[in-house]
Amino acid sequence: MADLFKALADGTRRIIMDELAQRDSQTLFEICGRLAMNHGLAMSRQAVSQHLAVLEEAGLVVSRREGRYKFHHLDTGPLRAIAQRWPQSTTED
Amino acid sequence: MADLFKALADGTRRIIMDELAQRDSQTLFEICGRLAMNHGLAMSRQAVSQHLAVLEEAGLVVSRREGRYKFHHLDTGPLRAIAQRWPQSTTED
DNA sequence: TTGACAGGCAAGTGAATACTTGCCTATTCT
DNA sequence: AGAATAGGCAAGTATTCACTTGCCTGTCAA
Repeated sequence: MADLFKALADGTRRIIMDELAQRDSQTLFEICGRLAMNHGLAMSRQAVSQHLAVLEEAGLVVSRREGRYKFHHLDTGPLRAIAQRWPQSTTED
Repeated sequence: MADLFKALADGTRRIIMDELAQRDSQTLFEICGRLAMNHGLAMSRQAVSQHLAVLEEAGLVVSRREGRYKFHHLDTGPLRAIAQRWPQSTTED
Protein backbone atom coordinates (compact mmCIF):
# COMPACT_ATOMS: atom_id res chain seq x y z
CA MET A 1 0.00 0.00 0.00
CA ALA A 2 2.85 2.38 0.75
CA ASP A 3 4.38 1.73 -2.66
CA LEU A 4 1.17 2.83 -4.32
CA PHE A 5 1.08 6.25 -2.69
CA LYS A 6 4.80 6.76 -3.07
CA ALA A 7 4.50 6.08 -6.77
CA LEU A 8 1.69 8.59 -7.14
CA ALA A 9 3.58 11.26 -5.20
CA ASP A 10 5.78 12.32 -8.10
CA GLY A 11 4.44 14.62 -10.80
CA THR A 12 6.49 13.12 -13.61
CA ARG A 13 5.15 9.67 -12.80
CA ARG A 14 1.59 10.96 -12.91
CA ILE A 15 2.27 12.42 -16.35
CA ILE A 16 3.68 9.08 -17.48
CA MET A 17 0.44 7.50 -16.30
CA ASP A 18 -1.48 10.10 -18.29
CA GLU A 19 0.49 9.22 -21.40
CA LEU A 20 -0.07 5.51 -20.94
CA ALA A 21 -3.77 6.11 -20.37
CA GLN A 22 -3.91 8.00 -23.62
CA ARG A 23 -1.86 5.49 -25.61
CA ASP A 24 -1.25 2.02 -24.26
CA SER A 25 1.75 -0.28 -24.62
CA GLN A 26 4.59 2.14 -25.16
CA THR A 27 8.30 1.46 -24.93
CA LEU A 28 10.72 3.41 -22.77
CA PHE A 29 11.92 5.45 -25.74
CA GLU A 30 8.41 6.26 -26.85
CA ILE A 31 7.52 7.50 -23.39
CA CYS A 32 10.68 9.59 -23.29
CA GLY A 33 9.72 11.15 -26.59
CA ARG A 34 6.21 11.94 -25.50
CA LEU A 35 7.35 13.49 -22.25
CA ALA A 36 9.62 15.81 -24.20
CA MET A 37 7.14 16.44 -26.99
CA ASN A 38 3.89 16.88 -25.07
CA HIS A 39 5.17 18.22 -21.77
CA GLY A 40 8.55 19.84 -22.42
CA LEU A 41 10.22 17.40 -20.04
CA ALA A 42 13.77 16.84 -21.24
CA MET A 43 14.81 14.02 -18.97
CA SER A 44 17.43 11.35 -19.32
CA ARG A 45 16.31 7.91 -20.37
CA GLN A 46 17.46 6.57 -17.00
CA ALA A 47 15.18 8.92 -15.10
CA VAL A 48 12.16 7.69 -17.01
CA SER A 49 13.27 4.10 -16.62
CA GLN A 50 13.48 4.53 -12.86
CA HIS A 51 10.05 6.11 -12.77
CA LEU A 52 8.64 3.16 -14.67
CA ALA A 53 10.25 0.79 -12.20
CA VAL A 54 8.56 2.60 -9.32
CA LEU A 55 5.21 2.50 -11.09
CA GLU A 56 5.66 -1.18 -11.80
CA GLU A 57 6.49 -1.96 -8.19
CA ALA A 58 3.29 -0.21 -7.18
CA GLY A 59 1.32 -2.34 -9.61
CA LEU A 60 0.23 0.68 -11.60
CA VAL A 61 2.20 -0.35 -14.67
CA VAL A 62 2.61 -3.81 -16.12
CA SER A 63 5.27 -4.58 -18.70
CA ARG A 64 5.83 -7.34 -21.18
CA ARG A 65 9.03 -8.06 -23.03
CA GLU A 66 9.16 -8.71 -26.78
CA GLY A 67 12.63 -9.15 -28.18
CA ARG A 68 14.56 -6.02 -27.45
CA TYR A 69 11.40 -4.04 -26.78
CA LYS A 70 9.61 -3.73 -23.47
CA PHE A 71 6.04 -2.52 -23.64
CA HIS A 72 4.38 -0.81 -20.70
CA HIS A 73 0.71 -0.59 -19.97
CA LEU A 74 -1.28 1.14 -17.28
CA ASP A 75 -3.28 -0.76 -14.67
CA THR A 76 -5.65 1.49 -12.76
CA GLY A 77 -6.80 -1.35 -10.54
CA PRO A 78 -4.75 -0.44 -7.47
CA LEU A 79 -6.29 3.04 -7.46
CA ARG A 80 -9.58 1.65 -6.31
CA ALA A 81 -8.09 0.73 -2.95
CA ILE A 82 -7.72 4.43 -2.19
CA ALA A 83 -11.42 5.24 -2.34
CA GLN A 84 -12.18 2.11 -0.38
CA ARG A 85 -9.83 2.93 2.48
CA TRP A 86 -11.52 6.24 3.28
CA PRO A 87 -15.21 5.86 2.59
CA GLN A 88 -17.20 8.85 1.49
CA SER A 89 -18.32 11.09 4.34
CA THR A 90 -22.04 11.14 5.00
CA THR A 91 -21.96 14.92 5.27
CA GLU A 92 -20.67 15.27 1.72
CA ASP A 93 -23.19 15.95 -1.00
CA MET B 1 -3.47 18.42 -7.42
CA ALA B 2 0.16 17.96 -6.47
CA ASP B 3 -0.59 18.83 -2.86
CA LEU B 4 -3.12 16.03 -2.70
CA PHE B 5 -0.70 13.31 -3.72
CA LYS B 6 2.12 14.72 -1.65
CA ALA B 7 -0.14 14.66 1.40
CA LEU B 8 -1.07 11.04 0.78
CA ALA B 9 2.56 10.01 0.29
CA ASP B 10 3.39 9.82 3.98
CA GLY B 11 2.36 6.81 6.03
CA THR B 12 1.81 8.73 9.24
CA ARG B 13 -0.56 11.10 7.48
CA ARG B 14 -2.55 8.17 6.12
CA ILE B 15 -2.88 6.80 9.63
CA ILE B 16 -4.06 10.20 10.84
CA MET B 17 -6.71 10.06 8.12
CA ASP B 18 -7.67 6.60 9.33
CA GLU B 19 -8.11 7.90 12.85
CA LEU B 20 -10.20 10.84 11.69
CA ALA B 21 -12.33 8.53 9.57
CA GLN B 22 -12.95 6.40 12.63
CA ARG B 23 -13.66 9.29 14.98
CA ASP B 24 -14.37 12.73 13.62
CA SER B 25 -13.51 16.18 15.02
CA GLN B 26 -10.45 15.47 17.10
CA THR B 27 -7.99 17.96 18.52
CA LEU B 28 -4.24 17.83 17.99
CA PHE B 29 -3.69 16.29 21.42
CA GLU B 30 -6.36 13.67 20.88
CA ILE B 31 -4.77 12.66 17.59
CA CYS B 32 -1.35 12.49 19.22
CA GLY B 33 -2.75 10.22 21.89
CA ARG B 34 -4.42 7.92 19.42
CA LEU B 35 -1.31 7.63 17.28
CA ALA B 36 0.64 6.55 20.34
CA MET B 37 -2.12 4.35 21.73
CA ASN B 38 -3.39 2.59 18.62
CA HIS B 39 -0.27 2.57 16.47
CA GLY B 40 2.73 2.82 18.79
CA LEU B 41 3.78 6.05 17.15
CA ALA B 42 5.53 8.16 19.78
CA MET B 43 5.90 11.39 17.87
CA SER B 44 6.28 14.94 19.05
CA ARG B 45 3.22 17.14 19.04
CA GLN B 46 4.92 19.35 16.43
CA ALA B 47 5.33 16.48 14.02
CA VAL B 48 1.61 15.72 14.13
CA SER B 49 0.78 19.40 13.85
CA GLN B 50 2.87 19.67 10.70
CA HIS B 51 1.21 16.61 9.23
CA LEU B 52 -2.20 18.13 9.87
CA ALA B 53 -1.10 21.32 8.13
CA VAL B 54 -0.10 19.31 5.06
CA LEU B 55 -3.41 17.45 5.06
CA GLU B 56 -5.28 20.70 5.43
CA GLU B 57 -3.43 22.29 2.52
CA ALA B 58 -4.42 19.31 0.40
CA GLY B 59 -8.05 19.80 1.33
CA LEU B 60 -8.21 16.39 3.00
CA VAL B 61 -8.69 17.84 6.47
CA VAL B 62 -10.82 20.80 7.47
CA SER B 63 -10.45 22.45 10.86
CA ARG B 64 -12.58 24.74 12.96
CA ARG B 65 -11.43 26.69 15.96
CA GLU B 66 -13.38 26.77 19.20
CA GLY B 67 -11.72 28.70 21.99
CA ARG B 68 -8.39 27.11 22.63
CA TYR B 69 -9.39 23.94 20.87
CA LYS B 70 -9.01 23.25 17.16
CA PHE B 71 -11.08 20.39 15.83
CA HIS B 72 -10.09 18.52 12.70
CA HIS B 73 -12.32 16.55 10.42
CA LEU B 74 -11.66 14.45 7.36
CA ASP B 75 -12.90 15.40 3.90
CA THR B 76 -12.63 12.55 1.43
CA GLY B 77 -13.91 14.68 -1.44
CA PRO B 78 -10.54 15.37 -3.08
CA LEU B 79 -9.88 11.62 -3.30
CA ARG B 80 -12.49 11.27 -5.99
CA ALA B 81 -10.34 13.27 -8.42
CA ILE B 82 -7.84 10.41 -8.42
CA ALA B 83 -10.17 7.80 -9.84
CA GLN B 84 -11.48 10.31 -12.34
CA ARG B 85 -8.05 11.22 -13.70
CA TRP B 86 -7.22 7.67 -14.74
CA PRO B 87 -10.42 6.00 -15.86
CA GLN B 88 -10.85 2.30 -15.36
CA SER B 89 -9.19 0.18 -18.04
CA THR B 90 -11.55 -1.74 -20.32
CA THR B 91 -9.40 -4.84 -19.96
CA GLU B 92 -9.90 -4.94 -16.20
CA ASP B 93 -12.50 -7.26 -14.83
C1' DT C 1 30.28 -10.46 -37.38
C1' DT C 2 30.21 -5.86 -36.70
C1' DG C 3 27.50 -1.93 -35.56
C1' DA C 4 23.22 0.14 -34.19
C1' DC C 5 19.37 0.04 -31.15
C1' DA C 6 16.60 -0.89 -26.65
C1' DG C 7 17.29 -1.30 -22.13
C1' DG C 8 19.66 -2.26 -17.27
C1' DC C 9 23.02 -1.61 -13.29
C1' DA C 10 25.38 1.19 -9.96
C1' DA C 11 27.48 5.04 -7.78
C1' DG C 12 27.31 10.09 -6.93
C1' DT C 13 24.93 14.66 -6.20
C1' DG C 14 21.60 18.07 -4.87
C1' DA C 15 17.10 19.11 -3.33
C1' DA C 16 12.97 17.92 -0.72
C1' DT C 17 11.00 16.48 3.63
C1' DA C 18 10.00 14.32 8.24
C1' DC C 19 11.12 15.08 12.73
C1' DT C 20 13.14 17.41 16.77
C1' DT C 21 14.07 21.18 20.01
C1' DG C 22 13.29 25.63 22.03
C1' DC C 23 10.58 29.41 22.61
C1' DC C 24 6.26 32.12 22.00
C1' DT C 25 0.89 33.27 21.89
C1' DA C 26 -3.83 32.58 23.24
C1' DT C 27 -7.50 30.63 26.07
C1' DT C 28 -9.39 28.72 30.32
C1' DC C 29 -9.58 27.50 35.37
C1' DT C 30 -8.66 28.48 40.30
C1' DA D 1 -3.30 37.52 38.72
C1' DG D 2 -1.07 33.19 37.92
C1' DA D 3 -0.76 28.47 36.44
C1' DA D 4 -2.11 25.03 33.30
C1' DT D 5 -3.70 23.79 28.76
C1' DA D 6 -3.93 23.87 23.48
C1' DG D 7 -1.53 25.25 19.84
C1' DG D 8 1.96 27.96 16.60
C1' DC D 9 6.60 29.62 14.76
C1' DA D 10 11.25 28.89 13.33
C1' DA D 11 15.71 26.94 12.87
C1' DG D 12 18.58 22.64 12.65
C1' DT D 13 19.35 17.75 11.30
C1' DA D 14 19.16 13.50 8.92
C1' DT D 15 17.08 10.73 5.71
C1' DT D 16 14.79 10.06 1.43
C1' DC D 17 14.45 10.68 -3.39
C1' DA D 18 14.89 12.38 -8.26
C1' DC D 19 18.15 12.83 -11.57
C1' DT D 20 22.67 12.37 -13.85
C1' DT D 21 26.75 10.01 -15.65
C1' DG D 22 29.33 6.07 -17.14
C1' DC D 23 29.51 1.56 -18.38
C1' DC D 24 27.47 -3.09 -19.36
C1' DT D 25 23.99 -6.71 -21.49
C1' DG D 26 20.92 -8.41 -24.95
C1' DT D 27 18.58 -8.17 -29.61
C1' DC D 28 18.34 -7.28 -34.44
C1' DA D 29 19.94 -5.79 -39.22
C1' DA D 30 23.56 -5.26 -42.95
